[in-house]
Amino acid sequence: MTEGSNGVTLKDAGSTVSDPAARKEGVVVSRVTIKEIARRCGVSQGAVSYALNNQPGVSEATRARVLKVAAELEWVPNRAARQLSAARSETFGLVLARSAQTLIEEPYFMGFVGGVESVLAEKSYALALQVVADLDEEVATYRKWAAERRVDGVIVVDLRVADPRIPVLRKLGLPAVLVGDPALADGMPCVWTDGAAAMTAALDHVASLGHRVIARVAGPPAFGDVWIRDQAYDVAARRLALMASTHHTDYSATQGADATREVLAADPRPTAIVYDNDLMAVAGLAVVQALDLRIPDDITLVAWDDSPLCRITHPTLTALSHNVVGYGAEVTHRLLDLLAGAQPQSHLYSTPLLLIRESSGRRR
Amino acid sequence: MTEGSNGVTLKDAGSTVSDPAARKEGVVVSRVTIKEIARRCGVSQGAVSYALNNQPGVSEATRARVLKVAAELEWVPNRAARQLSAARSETFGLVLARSAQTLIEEPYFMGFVGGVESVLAEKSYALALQVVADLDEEVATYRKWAAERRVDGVIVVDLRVADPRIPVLRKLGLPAVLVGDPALADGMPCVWTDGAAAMTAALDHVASLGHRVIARVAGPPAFGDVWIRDQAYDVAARRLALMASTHHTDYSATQGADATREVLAADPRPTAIVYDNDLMAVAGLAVVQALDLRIPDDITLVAWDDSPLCRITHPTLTALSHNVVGYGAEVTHRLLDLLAGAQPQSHLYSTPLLLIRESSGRRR
DNA sequence: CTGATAAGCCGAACCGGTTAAGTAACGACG
DNA sequence: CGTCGTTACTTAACCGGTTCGGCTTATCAG
Repeated sequence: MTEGSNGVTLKDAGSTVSDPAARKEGVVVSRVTIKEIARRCGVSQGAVSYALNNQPGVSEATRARVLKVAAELEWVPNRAARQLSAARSETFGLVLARSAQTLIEEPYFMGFVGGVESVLAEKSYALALQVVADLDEEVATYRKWAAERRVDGVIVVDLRVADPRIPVLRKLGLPAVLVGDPALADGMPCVWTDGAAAMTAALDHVASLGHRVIARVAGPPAFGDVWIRDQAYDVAARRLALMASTHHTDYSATQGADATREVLAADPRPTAIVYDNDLMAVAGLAVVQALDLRIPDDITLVAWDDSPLCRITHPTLTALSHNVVGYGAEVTHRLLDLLAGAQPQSHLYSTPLLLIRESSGRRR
Repeated sequence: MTEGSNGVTLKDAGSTVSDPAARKEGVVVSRVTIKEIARRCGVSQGAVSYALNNQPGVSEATRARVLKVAAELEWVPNRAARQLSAARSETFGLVLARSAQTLIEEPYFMGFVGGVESVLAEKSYALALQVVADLDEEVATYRKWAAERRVDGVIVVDLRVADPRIPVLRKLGLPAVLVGDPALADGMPCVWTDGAAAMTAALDHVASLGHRVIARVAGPPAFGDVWIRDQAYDVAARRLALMASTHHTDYSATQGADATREVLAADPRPTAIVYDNDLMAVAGLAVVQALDLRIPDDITLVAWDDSPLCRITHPTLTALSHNVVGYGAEVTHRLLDLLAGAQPQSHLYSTPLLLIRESSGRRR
C-alpha cells in the first residue's frame, strides 16, 4: 500500500508505514518520530513526549491514545535526540585496563560483563566497553567520556591500593561504583566480596587437613584484592602457626607455573598451595603432574575464581567460588540506584564459598 | 539530581531549578561547545564546524586559529549532537547470543572483542555490546538498533547454516560484516578462516602418525563453522581411508567430557580424537587421565581454538591455532571499509595453523 | 455570578552539532 | 568596465526529542 506524498490519514494507521524518505535504495527504514505521532493524534509534540514518558500534563485518555498510536507505528525513541536534550545517555561505561591477551585468559571478565549486560538490557541501558592498555589510558577515557557526556556512570574494576582513578572520578563528578573492598574505595560507593574471610576459610581448610608448610601463588601486589588477601593470609597463617610463603606474579599462566616450580623446590617443601586465580592453579597442577608428584597425596591445591576450569581438570580443583555473573549484575544495580538518588554506600555482595574437591587431601 | 553539601532539598530541586547542570559546585563541568569557540575566534558556528572537520570552506589561517582555540579549551565533540545531525553514530554493534555462562567458558569471545576494540579505539568509534539468550533476541536487537539509528553497522558472529539473521539485516539495510565462511554468508560481506583446510591438515597429521580409527567431538551442527568442518572431516577421512566418527555437542565442557567417555567406550577404540574447541579438549584430557590411559601413548588429542589453556595442561595439547584478536581487528577493518564505500566482498583472514605438541604421538 | 485554582494542552526555545543556501569580496577575463 | 567564478564566510534550517511558560477551559468555593 503506497501512501501520498504528504497526507497520511488515520485510515492507514494500522498498516505498516513505508517511509517516503527512504525510497531511494529500496531500503525500508521506519523513521517514526514523535512529530508523526502528534500529527496522527491531533496533539502537540510536547503532549506526546509527556504521554510517552509517563509524566503528568496529559489526560489519561490522551495518554492512552498516544501510546496506542506509538505502538502501532512501532515508534522507538531516537537515542541521540533524547540524550542531547535530556542530558542523559542511558549508557554505563566499563573500562578494562588489561591486554587483549589477558582478557582471553581470564574467564572472569566475560562473565562479569555478561552480568552487567543482563541488568542493563532490561532497563534498555547500553554499555560502553573500552579495552585499554594501562591505568593512564583508563583515566584518559573517563576524562573523555565525562567531557562528551557519553556515559551516565561508570563501573570501576581491578581496584588498586591508593587507586589513582578515585580522585579523578571524584573531580570529574562522574557517578561510579567501584568493585572492591571499602578499605580501598576511599568513601566512594563500592560493591565487594569478602576476600579476607575467604582466605581465612582456605587456610582453616588446609590446616584442618594437617598441613603445616604452605605457599601462596598470588597476583600482583598493586591490586587491591591481592593486597587484602596478603593481609588475611599472613594473619591466618600466624594464628594457625603455619609456615607460609607468598609468591607474587602477574596472574598469567606462565608466571603461575614458574612460581609453582619455585615453591616445589623449596626446603621444606610445602604440602599445600593456594592460588589467586584458577588459571594459575591449572598451570600449577600441570607442573606438579610433570614432576610426578601426586595430587592430593603429595600436594593439596586450592584455587580462586572457580570457573568451569576447576571442574574439568583431573583431579578436580578445590576452589573459592563466587558468582561472577551475579556480581556484575549487583554492581550494575547499585549504579542504577546511585543515579536514582540513593545514598552512596558500600555493599557486601557475598563471601566466596570454599568448594572442596579432589585436589584436597590430608598431609601424609 | 543535585548532590553535595549545600543542602538543596528534593523539593526545590524539582520545582525551581533553572540551570541544573551549572548547579554542581566544586565539580568542573567543562561545557565547551562549538559556539564558544566561534565566539572566541570571531567567526560563525558553521565555519568552526567546517574547520574542525577538515572540510573545505574556510581558509587555512582560520582553520589553524580554530583548531588552536579548540585545543586550548579542550573541546570534545558531543556525540549525541553529532549523531543527531549527521545521522552517524560512530558506533558498531556486536550481539553475542550465548548465555553468560558460555561466555565465561569460552575464552574466544573476549579475545575477539579485544581485537575489535583495538581498532575502534584509534578511530574513536564506540562498540555497543549486547549479550542475549538466543537468535530471536539477537534479531530483535538489530531491529531496535536500526530503528534507533544506534549503530552504523554490525559484526555478526556464530554464523549458522541458512542463517535467519541474514535476510533481516538485508531488509533493514544495516551494514554488516559476517564472521564465517562465504558459503554461509549468502553474498554478504564476510571474513573467514579456512576451517576446511585446517581440518584437512589435522587429519593428515593424525593419519601420518599411523592412526586408523579416529573420532571427533564437534560443536552443534547448526553452527556454520561446525558444518563446514563436518564436511571437511568426512571428505578427508574417506580420502585417507580412516574409520571416523563424529559426536556433536553444545561446546560445553560437560558434553565434551561425556562425548569423550562415549568415544573411549567404542569398539574398536579410536586412537586419536579431534575436538572442536579447546575447552572440550581439556575436559577430554581429564577424562582420559581419569581412565588411566596415557597421552600420547594410548590416545592422541587435537584441539581447536588454541588458547593458553592448551599450553598449560600436562601434557600440552596439539591445537589448531588462530589469532582471535587479529581476527576481530580484521573484521572491524572490513566494516570500516564497507562504510567508507568499499565493495562488499568476502575476505579470507587466515588458515588455522596446526601446532604440534605433546598430545600427539604415533600409534603403538 | 464571580474570581481563584488547577488540569490539559500548545507553542517555542533548547540541546550541540551539520550542512544547504545565500552573500560579500576579489581577481580574472572578454 | 561589467560579468563571471572562486573563495571564505554567514545564516538558518534541520536532526528528534525534552521542558517550560503561558493560554484555555473546567471546577469549585464564596
